[in-house]
Amino acid sequence: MKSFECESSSEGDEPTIHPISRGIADPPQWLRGSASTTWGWHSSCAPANDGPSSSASAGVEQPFVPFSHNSNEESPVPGRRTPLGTVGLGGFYFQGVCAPNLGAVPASDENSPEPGGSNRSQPSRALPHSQNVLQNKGKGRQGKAVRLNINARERRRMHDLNDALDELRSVIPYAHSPSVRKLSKIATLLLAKNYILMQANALDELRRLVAYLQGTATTTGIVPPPGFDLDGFPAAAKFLQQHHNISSEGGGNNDGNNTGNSGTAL
DNA sequence: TAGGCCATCTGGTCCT
DNA sequence: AGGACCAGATGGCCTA
Repeated sequence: MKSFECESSSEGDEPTIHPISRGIADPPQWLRGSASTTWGWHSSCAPANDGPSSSASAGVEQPFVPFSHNSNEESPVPGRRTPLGTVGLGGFYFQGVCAPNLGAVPASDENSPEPGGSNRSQPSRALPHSQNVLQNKGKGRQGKAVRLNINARERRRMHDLNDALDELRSVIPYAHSPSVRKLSKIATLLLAKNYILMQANALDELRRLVAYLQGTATTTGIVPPPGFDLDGFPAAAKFLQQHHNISSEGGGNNDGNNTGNSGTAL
C-alpha cells in the first residue's frame, strides 16, 4: 500500500504527511489544510466557510495572492522532478493567464507493443519480466497476439491518462520551468484539488463582500450610475464607505461595524 | 544505497 | 466477446 492517502481521514497518532509537502518546512497555506494539522486539504474543509483565506475575510483586506514567488526558496535542482518541497512550498508563482492548452490531444499510439513509433520520452522497459511472464503464464489463457493487443490498449490508456495529467499540470500554477522537472502524478492531483478549493473560497468570499457592499452602498448615499454594476468594484465601494464615515465625523472613529484598525486609515 | 516515481505487463472484474 | 478499468508486480531511473 502506498504511504500516502489523499485525505487525512485518520486522526490517528502519527500525523500523515502529504506527499507534496513531505519534507517541506513551510508550505503555503492554500496547500495545507485550513485548520488541519496535516497538510493538504481535509475533506471536511468546506470551501465556503473557513477555508485558507478566512483570515482575509476577518479584518484587513489583503489582496489574495496565493502564488507569491519566494525568492529565497531553495533553488531548483536541474534535472530533478519539481521538488515536492518547492512545489508545494514556495515554488509557486503566479504565471498570469495559463493557456488552457486544451484539446489537441495527440492520438495515442496504436497497437505498437514497443514505443518504436511513439515519441514518448520514456525509454522502453519492463520487457524482460513481461516477456517471461508472457511465455509462462500468458499463453495458457490467451494467444500471444491477443495478449499483445491488450497490452497495447492498456498502454494507450495510460498514455491518455498521462496526457490528461499533462494538461492538468499546464493549467495549475506552479513553477513551470525547464530547469524544474514536472510535478509527479500525485502532486498534480493534490495541487489541482487545492487550487480548485482555493478558487472556490476566493469566489465565495468575493460574493459575500459584494453582498455586504450592496447593503451599505445605499445607506451611505453611494448611488451607482445606471448600468454600473457595483459587483465589480467591491473594495472600492467599501473604501468609499469608510472614507465617507471618516469625513462626515471629522476624522473621528467610525462607529460602524469596522473595528480594530481604524487608526490606520487607508 | 534506499526510497520515490514511473512505465509496463498482467489478470481480474465490470460493462456494453 | 471485447473493451475499459483497476490493482498488484516488476524493474528502471533518479535523487538525497
